[in-house]
Amino acid sequence: MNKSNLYKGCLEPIIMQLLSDKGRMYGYEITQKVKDLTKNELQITEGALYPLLHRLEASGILEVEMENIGNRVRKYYSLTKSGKKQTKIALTEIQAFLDTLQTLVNPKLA
Amino acid sequence: MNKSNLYKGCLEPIIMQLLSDKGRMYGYEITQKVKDLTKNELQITEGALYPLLHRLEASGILEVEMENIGNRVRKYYSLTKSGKKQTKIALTEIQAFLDTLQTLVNPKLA
DNA sequence: TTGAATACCTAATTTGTTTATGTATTTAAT
DNA sequence: ATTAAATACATAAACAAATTAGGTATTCAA
Repeated sequence: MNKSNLYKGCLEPIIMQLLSDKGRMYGYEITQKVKDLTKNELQITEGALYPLLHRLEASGILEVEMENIGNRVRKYYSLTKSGKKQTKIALTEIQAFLDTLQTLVNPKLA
Repeated sequence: MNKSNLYKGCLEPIIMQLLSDKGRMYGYEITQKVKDLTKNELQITEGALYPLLHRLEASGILEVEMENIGNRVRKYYSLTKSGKKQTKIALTEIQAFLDTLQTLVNPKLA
C-alpha cells in the first residue's frame, strides 16, 4: 500500500489476512465472514470485492479453484506462494498505518 | 463517517483532532505538524488539504481568521461550537473504525 | 542571486469505492 | 406448490477523496 494513501486499499490487506488465516475462501463467504467478525460494522460490497479478487488473481497473489456445489459454481481463492510473501508485507504496512492513525487521532494513547 | 466506507475520510477527523488539540492552525502548519507527528510517514498533500478546509468551513465546522504576517496572508482555522460537537462524534467513529480494522488485520490482538 | 521553504490555491486525473443491475440456484416459509 | 430470501457469481455507471501537476507570491538561507 502506498503510504501516502491516507485511506484507500484497506480491503486488500483484510482479504489477504483472511485467506492467510483460513487457507481458502470464496467471495460470498468473505463478505459474510467480515460481516460476522465486525458485528455488522463492515459490509463488504460485492462491487468492491469481486473486481478486487480478479485483480489479485491477475497479479499472481491469489489462485482460484472452481468447485461445483450442486448445480452452482463456487470459486475458492487462496494465496499463492508469492501472495503469502506479499501478505506479510501488506500486513506490516497496514499495521504501521493503523498505528500512525491511532496516534494522530488519539495522541493520549501514544 | 459512513461506516460502510471502508477507507475514506481519515483526513477529516485527523484535522479536526489537531484543531481540537491546538485551538487554531493554518493549512501549511497542519501539513508540517502531521509530517512531524508521523515521522514523515504521512504527507498530507495540499491538493487534499485546502479543498477539505474549504468544505469544512462551508459546512460550518470550521471558521477562519485571516492574519497578516509581513506581506503574506495566513488563514487560521479553528473549530466552531458545532464543529467541536461534530469532532467528538467523528473521533468516536474513527476510533471504532480503527478498532474494527485492527481486529480484522490482526485477530490475535482481539 | 538564487534555491528552498513558507503559504496559499485549483483543475485534471486516478483510484477504490458504492449503487444499481443482472443471472441463476438453493433454501425456507406460507 | 409458490414465493421470498439467501446463496453465489458478475459488471457498469456514478461518486468521492485522494494524487498529480500546475500556478502565484513572499521570506529566508546559502
